Amino acid sequence: MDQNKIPQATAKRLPLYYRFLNNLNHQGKTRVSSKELSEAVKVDSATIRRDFSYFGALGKKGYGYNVEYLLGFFRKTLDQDEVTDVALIGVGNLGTAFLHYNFMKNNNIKIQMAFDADENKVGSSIGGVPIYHINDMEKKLNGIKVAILTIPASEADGITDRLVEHGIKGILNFTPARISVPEHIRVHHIDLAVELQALVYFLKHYPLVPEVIE
Amino acid sequence: MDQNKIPQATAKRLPLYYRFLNNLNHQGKTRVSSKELSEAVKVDSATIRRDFSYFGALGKKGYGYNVEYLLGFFRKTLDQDEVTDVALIGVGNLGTAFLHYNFMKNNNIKIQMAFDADENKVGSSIGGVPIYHINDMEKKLNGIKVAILTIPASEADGITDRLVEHGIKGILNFTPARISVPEHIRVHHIDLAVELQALVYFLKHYPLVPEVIE
DNA sequence: AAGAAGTCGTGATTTCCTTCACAATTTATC
DNA sequence: GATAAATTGTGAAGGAAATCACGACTTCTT
Ligand SMILES: NC(=O)c1ccc[n+]([C@@H]2O[C@H](COP(=O)([O-])OP(=O)(O)OC[C@H]3O[C@@H](n4cnc5c(N)ncnc54)[C@H](O)[C@@H]3O)[C@@H](O)[C@H]2O)c1
Ligand SMILES: NC(=O)c1ccc[n+]([C@@H]2O[C@H](COP(=O)([O-])OP(=O)(O)OC[C@H]3O[C@@H](n4cnc5c(N)ncnc54)[C@H](O)[C@@H]3O)[C@@H](O)[C@H]2O)c1
Repeated sequence: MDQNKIPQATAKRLPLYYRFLNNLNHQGKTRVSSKELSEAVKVDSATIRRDFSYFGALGKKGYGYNVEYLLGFFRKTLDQDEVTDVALIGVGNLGTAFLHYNFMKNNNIKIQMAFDADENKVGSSIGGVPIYHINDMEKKLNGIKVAILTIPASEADGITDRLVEHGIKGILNFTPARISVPEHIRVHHIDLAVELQALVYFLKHYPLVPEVIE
Repeated sequence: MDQNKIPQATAKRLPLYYRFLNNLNHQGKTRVSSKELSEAVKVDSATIRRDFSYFGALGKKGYGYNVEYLLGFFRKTLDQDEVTDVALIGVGNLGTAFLHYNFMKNNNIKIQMAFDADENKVGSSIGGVPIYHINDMEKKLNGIKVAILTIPASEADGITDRLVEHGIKGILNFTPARISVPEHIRVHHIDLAVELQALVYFLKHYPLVPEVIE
């Protein structure tokens, strides 16, 4: 597969398409056009067709796309056939919320274990996920390649180094710290305070016209 | 102010710069170069200089930027001088986590009230934020222009319509639903499951070389 | 005071992504 | 079975953002 050429922007939209196709399938719909899809996921229909085209000709002219076929295709492409195991570090406010959430429902992802420094939390479990002591992280992690970071920013660098040392491949970082990792490790930042402030900034500086007369 | 020309990508980085400058200031640093900044926030130094240049010549050649001056400038630009009030809808796992977080620390943003449909939650308060019944939303909202949505996806459309009707300007949407709003309202989506799955996809399909020999 | 080193601001270039627009093809209709 | 309608896949154009690269200026060193 030469999927190396798929634009990053496209790759980020795939899970969205997948989830919506899943919904359609459950509703019993068998075909869908890029136009319908566009209205549902709020992505331009040309962009959707372009995105799909990177994977070959998945549709039929004059017809659209077969839901079941497309779904099957994306399931393979997104590796939805095998479960991806994830570890969560830091069982605080955010971490606890994630542990209660079932990522298996739409995505084939499972938080298998969590770690914390707080002795009161260690030994218990939340949402069926066992919580271990952070000192035992290396012992427990085993083959897990993806970690979610929900610890205080001050702890981010230290824990990141340990994760890297242990051979982690990807980190979803919710701390405000911009962590440093070797080039072969992928970090996605989700900075909630920044997102909120950026929204506020846009509202104040990019006033949108209330009525668009065409 | 002709800040309408500031690229969106730049606008999204401003809160990040702001936070880091704040840190520097607390550390007592008085000057900083785009190179130093670059290493800290992991943004190319040319990009940083370009970003700053949209606001005029804020630095000095051969010297760098004066931390205090830059900080003051951004504080004004980001409207950090006045508090932005926000409402949170849906006091579940995620919503509760946000209520415990203090957005006043780095950002001048305050969740002033929360709404839920669950009678058991209504009347209490979390992190000092009062929780009202969703039926009373319009009565309580008053002048609030920004809402955080942390309700089940199935409720998203209905609540969004009510928010729009009431005159909301911006929504930070954590539900997987792609909500529809009139053009003059700004919606930012944060889709945690999609983020996680996109990370997994990148790991499998964009293998990065473990060692870069130069 | 002169030369070296550091750093900004920005024109030019490159990269990446989105959107337009239409030929090709299929499906639907009469 | 012919005509109309729908819809894809994609070349080409357009746009936004990142990066290069360097002249101009400041500060540091001796
Ligand atoms: N909660 C929010 O709404 C929110 C918003 C924006 C950013 N954040 C960021 O997300 C991160 C987590 O936020 P939170 O509100 O869940 O914080 P929290 O303080 O509630 O949770 C942090 C958890 O990490 C644990 N911990 C501390 N040091 C540790 C270590 N060395 N190893 C393992 N565990 C350790 C603590 O025991 C605690 O359970 C923070 O960096 C915060 O800045 C949170
Ligand atoms: N928790 C996570 O980690 C996570 C991950 C990915 C996506 N999400 C999404 O975020 C959203 C919230 O997730 P959660 O885990 O906090 O859910 P949750 O079920 O814990 O919380 C939802 C809250 O909304 C309230 N609610 C229900 N209907 C309402 C209405 N009409 N008006 C006001 N309040 C109402 C409920 O009483 C509940 O308190 C969901 O859409 C979920 O899909 C959550």
